[in-house]
Amino acid sequence: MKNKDFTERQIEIMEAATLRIDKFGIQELTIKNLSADLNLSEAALYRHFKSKNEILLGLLTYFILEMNERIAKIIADKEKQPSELLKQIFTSQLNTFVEKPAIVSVIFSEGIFQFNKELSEKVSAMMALMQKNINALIIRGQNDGVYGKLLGADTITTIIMGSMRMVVLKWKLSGNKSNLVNDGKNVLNGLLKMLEK
Amino acid sequence: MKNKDFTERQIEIMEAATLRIDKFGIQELTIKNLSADLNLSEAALYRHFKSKNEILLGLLTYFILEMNERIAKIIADKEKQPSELLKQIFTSQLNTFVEKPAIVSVIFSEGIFQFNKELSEKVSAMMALMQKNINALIIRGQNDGVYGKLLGADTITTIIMGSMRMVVLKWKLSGNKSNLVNDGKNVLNGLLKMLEK
DNA sequence: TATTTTTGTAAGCGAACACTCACTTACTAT
DNA sequence: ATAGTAAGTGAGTGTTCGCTTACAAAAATA
Repeated sequence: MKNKDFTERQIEIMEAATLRIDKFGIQELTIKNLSADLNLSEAALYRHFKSKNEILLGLLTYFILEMNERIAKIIADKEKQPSELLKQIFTSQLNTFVEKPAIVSVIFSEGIFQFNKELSEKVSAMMALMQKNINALIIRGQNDGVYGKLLGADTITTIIMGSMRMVVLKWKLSGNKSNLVNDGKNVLNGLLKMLEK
Repeated sequence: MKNKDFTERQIEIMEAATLRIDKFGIQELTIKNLSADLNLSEAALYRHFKSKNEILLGLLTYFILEMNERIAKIIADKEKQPSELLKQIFTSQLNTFVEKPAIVSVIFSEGIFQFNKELSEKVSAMMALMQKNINALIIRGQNDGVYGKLLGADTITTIIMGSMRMVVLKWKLSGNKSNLVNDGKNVLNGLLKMLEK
């Protein structure tokens, strides 16, 4: 997967872009700044991406590919209970965030992309995928009688995803000081306890 | 409150800005566009606000003032149960969003203001206030024995705020097509049912 | 009526933006 | 050695941005 879709230089550029967004915000991602970060001329960037938009698009594509693989691997295990799988999915996701905190800034900027069709569609697609996976697990859990049917699966999915996003947001606002993985585990375990009862 | 801090022209300008953000996104809010909307010259705007930033700041200040009053009025009723108050707070909040959808774009884009100290502080302060109010109600409910102590008050607050934010985000991504107030009520009622156990 | 204040405008400023172009260098395959 | 290609650069392009200036009309005040 590593070099199938992107050249080494492209990956270098995307990583520099991610870092810059994380540090200074997305409006500080300009071709001028980015090329300076890489010690390249502005024109050089256009040898590797045909536009600035393509850089952002590549960034998201790259992360989504990796995320897909990671999550697909987890839910492939049909033996495991939904709760166990949910815990694994979010542990995996939060660990990825801790390892690459910059990507969080990009994912959480969907508001900025709202009016850019291509970009907003990427972000939406990623959220939809996550939602689909979680929803399927909740339904499975409800059919198996592990979770109550007091709340609809969609509502439960909204609650879980919203809660986890809020944990990530708080982590970000704390300057990545809080313990993201632990806090996430606590919230998810609490939610599952309530659901399972 | 209405005309204490802003002139009529200033309110006209802020409302035009609100409308524009709602329709085309915050990056389409330029002095050129805004003045065209108002059939004014660009320079004329600077007779009423000293900078574009001041317009956004005014917008937020205006909303926060209104929100403070609205929520203070609700939680002033010490007779009511925490759950009842929470329902009222969020119903009030979501209704305001439906009436003035543009403010959501501003509030939910803390990423955009990351570079601007004044604006990001305004947004953060607003979130902190909301959090404080909800947390206090949860603690009261736990002490009264209405809510279980299985989960800590902070965790519950995170879950509630995260879930409600997710409902708003989904509404935004749906192009304001989904029924925000209903969806919000469903999620909150579900959560409270689980908490009240 | 005379004067001051408020509210407006046309024109344009410097800076920043994404992006292009003509050209050079380094490496590879023939 | 020669030709082709990938990867780089300096010097721009046109456009847009927020904002300022010099001046004028209108409105309020004296």
